[in-house]
Amino acid sequence: MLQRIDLLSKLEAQGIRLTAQRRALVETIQQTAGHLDVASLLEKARKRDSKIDRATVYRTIELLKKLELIDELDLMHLNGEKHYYEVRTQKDHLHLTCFRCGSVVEFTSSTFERLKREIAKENLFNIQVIRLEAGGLCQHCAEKNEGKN
Amino acid sequence: MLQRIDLLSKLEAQGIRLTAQRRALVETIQQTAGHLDVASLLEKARKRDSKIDRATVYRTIELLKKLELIDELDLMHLNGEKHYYEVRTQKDHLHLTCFRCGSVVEFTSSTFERLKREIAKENLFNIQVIRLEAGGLCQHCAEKNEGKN
DNA sequence: GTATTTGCAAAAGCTTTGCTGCAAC
DNA sequence: GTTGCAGCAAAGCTTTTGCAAATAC
Repeated sequence: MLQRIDLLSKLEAQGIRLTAQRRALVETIQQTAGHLDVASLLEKARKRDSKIDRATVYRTIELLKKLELIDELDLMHLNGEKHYYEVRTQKDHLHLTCFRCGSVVEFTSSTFERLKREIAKENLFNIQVIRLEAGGLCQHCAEKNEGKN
Repeated sequence: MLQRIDLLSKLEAQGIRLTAQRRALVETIQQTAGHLDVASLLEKARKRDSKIDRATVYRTIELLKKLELIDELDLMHLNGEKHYYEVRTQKDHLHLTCFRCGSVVEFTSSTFERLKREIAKENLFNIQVIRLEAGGLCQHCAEKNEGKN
């Protein structure tokens, strides 16, 4: 499993104090393994504090994105235009979304790391966020996919 | 410059007949160098046929996406949640968006091609669409960026 | 007491859809 | 005369915003 950063300690290291609601949101994000959309995050966080509002969720996500502690994904817009969020990992990784079954596979690769170094060096570009997503058919669905799209 | 496919001949090769409006839209997309959002595409296409409706634009884009003739981009949501479209190129490429000046640099790399082969082989994943976007600071803006975010 | 956050509701932005009439083959 | 497309308007989904009340320091 990919090593995810610890949000609370990073926030503390930056001297950022959290309100109770934001702490509940951060803890919910930290403790969720997969890819969270706003509606799911709100629902889960409300189990800790039923008063949390959608606007607070968006505002907290904005903060965490700005601090580069979470990443925003589209997952190929498989389920509409909403975004998904995940805790940053030590190594960047890419997401493979199956258009048929909706499964998402994560994948780290030294080639990806090399590509990032090339981007920085050849384009003299200072990467803050990088997002590599692919859509297609996972192995299982490709096998079932004889003749039919 | 990256070699873009020819939409009309690909469509013809697939036996797809276009209405006059769809042809106008396809030609507009083909002739536009950069990254088109729906509003810009509509505006440009209306110079050919002022009756074109937004719904027709969306329906035509949907068709071209399904046929894998155009790609959809987010460009790091620099200007809201809208999508951008571009004609498929012979080689996939990645997009570097500068958060400060909004410039978009495209970049092909044999390392990216290698990465795609690894994805297919190591994950047994059949890639239909791949999208690699990065956000950060371009060289010019990074240099101006002493001390300020 | 000042600054920041919350709650609520409304608005905004972009995309999709229903349906009627129209055009193509 | 079936089938698919266009036109229009409304609805849909997600995200953002304005502002008054509440909270934190």
